Amino acid sequence: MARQATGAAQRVAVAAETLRDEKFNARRVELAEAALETLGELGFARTSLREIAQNSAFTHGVFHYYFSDKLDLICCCVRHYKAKCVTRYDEVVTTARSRDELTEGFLAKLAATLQDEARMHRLWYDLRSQAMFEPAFRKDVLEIDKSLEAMIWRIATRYAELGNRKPASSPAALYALFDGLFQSALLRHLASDEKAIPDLLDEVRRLLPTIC
Amino acid sequence: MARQATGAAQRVAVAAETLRDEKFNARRVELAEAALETLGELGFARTSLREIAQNSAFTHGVFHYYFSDKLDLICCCVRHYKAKCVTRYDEVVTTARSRDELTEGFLAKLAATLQDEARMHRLWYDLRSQAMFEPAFRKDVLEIDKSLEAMIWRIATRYAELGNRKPASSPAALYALFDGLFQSALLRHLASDEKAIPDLLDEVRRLLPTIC
DNA sequence: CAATAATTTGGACAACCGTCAAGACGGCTG
DNA sequence: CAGCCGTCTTGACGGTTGTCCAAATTATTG
Repeated sequence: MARQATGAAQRVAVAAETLRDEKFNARRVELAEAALETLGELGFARTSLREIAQNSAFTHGVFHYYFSDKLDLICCCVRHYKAKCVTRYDEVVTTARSRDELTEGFLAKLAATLQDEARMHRLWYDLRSQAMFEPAFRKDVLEIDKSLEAMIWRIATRYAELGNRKPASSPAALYALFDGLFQSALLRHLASDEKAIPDLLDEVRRLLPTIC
Repeated sequence: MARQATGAAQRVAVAAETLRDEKFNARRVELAEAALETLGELGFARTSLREIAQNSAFTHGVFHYYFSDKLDLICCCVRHYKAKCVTRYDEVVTTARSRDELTEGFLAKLAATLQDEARMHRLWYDLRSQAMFEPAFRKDVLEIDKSLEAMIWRIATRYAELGNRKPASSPAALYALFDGLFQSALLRHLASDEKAIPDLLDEVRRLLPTIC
C-alpha cells in the first residue's frame, strides 16, 4: 500500500499515523496517571491490575489493551512520574537572588513535597528497590536517578554561585546525601513522627553552607 | 496446676518452659535463616512461603507452625539480619591504629560487603521501602536504621579521634550520606556496572578527610 | 511401656493473580 | 447504508497465593 501511494498521500498517511500514535500515547499516560494513584497507596507488590482498575474509571481490560504487560505499565508510570518530579525546584533556582532566598525557597518546597506527595515518593523508593531485583526496571530507574542528581546539582551550584564559591563535593555525593536524608525523613514522616520534617529542615539548613 | 505446685516444682516447671521457649526460638531463627536465602534472591514481593519451603529443607506447613503470619516471618528475618549486619566494621574500628589503617580496613570491608552480600543488602532496601507502606515493619526497620547510624558514627568518631578532631556533621547526616552512596553503588553493581565499586571507594576515600 | 504432648507433613480450600479472547460499541470511510 | 477499524467490556482460564487442618510422626512424660 505505502509503496504505491503518491508523495502527498504518503504524507497524509504518515500524519494520520503520528496523530493516532499521539492519541494512543496520551491514553497511556492517562491510564498511567490513574495507576499511580493506587500504586502510591498500596505499593508495587500489593497492587494488581484489577485493583488499579477498580480505583479508577477504567476496566482492567483497557490496561491490557494499552500495555503489553504489567511491567510495561509500571515502567510507563515511572517515566511519567519522572517528568513531574525533576523540575520541582527549578523555579526557585532561577528566581532566587540571594543565598537566603534560595535556602528558604528550597526548604519550603522540600517540606511541602514531603507533606503532600509522600505517597508518590514512597512509590519511587519502592520501585528503585525493585530495580535491584527486576532488570527490566533498571534502565528507567538509573536514568531517573541521574536526573535527580542533576536537579540537586543545579541547586547546589546556584547556591555556591550566589556566594561566589564552588560546591565542595561531587554531584554523586551530594545527591546521595540529600537522597539519604529525604528517604529517612519520609519514613519517619509516614510513621507519624511529627519531628521528621522540622529535623530534616534543620539538618539541611545546617548542611548547605558547609558543602558549598 | 501451677497454684498447687511447690516452690521447687514451680522452678522446675519454669525452667522447662524457658527451655522450650529457647528451643522454639532457635527453630524460628533456623527457619528465618532459610527464608532469607530465597528472600535475597527474589525480593519480598515475589517470595511465597511455598517457594521458601521448596528452596530449603522444610515443608511449607512448618513455617505456619512457627510463625503466625507471613509478616511475622519476615519481621523475624529482619531482626535476625540486623544482628549480623551491625557489627561488620567493629573489628576494623577497634584494631586500627592510624587513620590510613582505618580507612583501608573500612574500604576493604565495604567493597567485600558490596561484592559478597549484595543480595542481603538489596533485601534490606526492599524491606525498608516496604515499611513505608506496611506499618507492621516500621518499628523493626527504624530500629535497625538507628543501629546502622550508630555503626557509621562509631567509624567516624574513631577516624576523627585518630586525627585529634571531631566529626564535622551530625550522625544522621553522616549515615544518610553513606547509606545513599552505598544504595546507589549497590544498584549500579547489580546492574553489572563494573565501575560501581571502585567509584564508591574513590568517593569515600575523598570524603572521609573532609567530614572528620 | 503406655500415654500425652509437641512437632511435622502434605493436601484442601477459597481468593486472587496476570493473561487472554470473543464479542460489543461507536465513529469513520468508501 | 454497509463494512471496517480502533477501542473497550466482560467473563473465563490456569496457576499461585496464604491459610488452615486432620492425620502422621516424633519426643516427652508419667
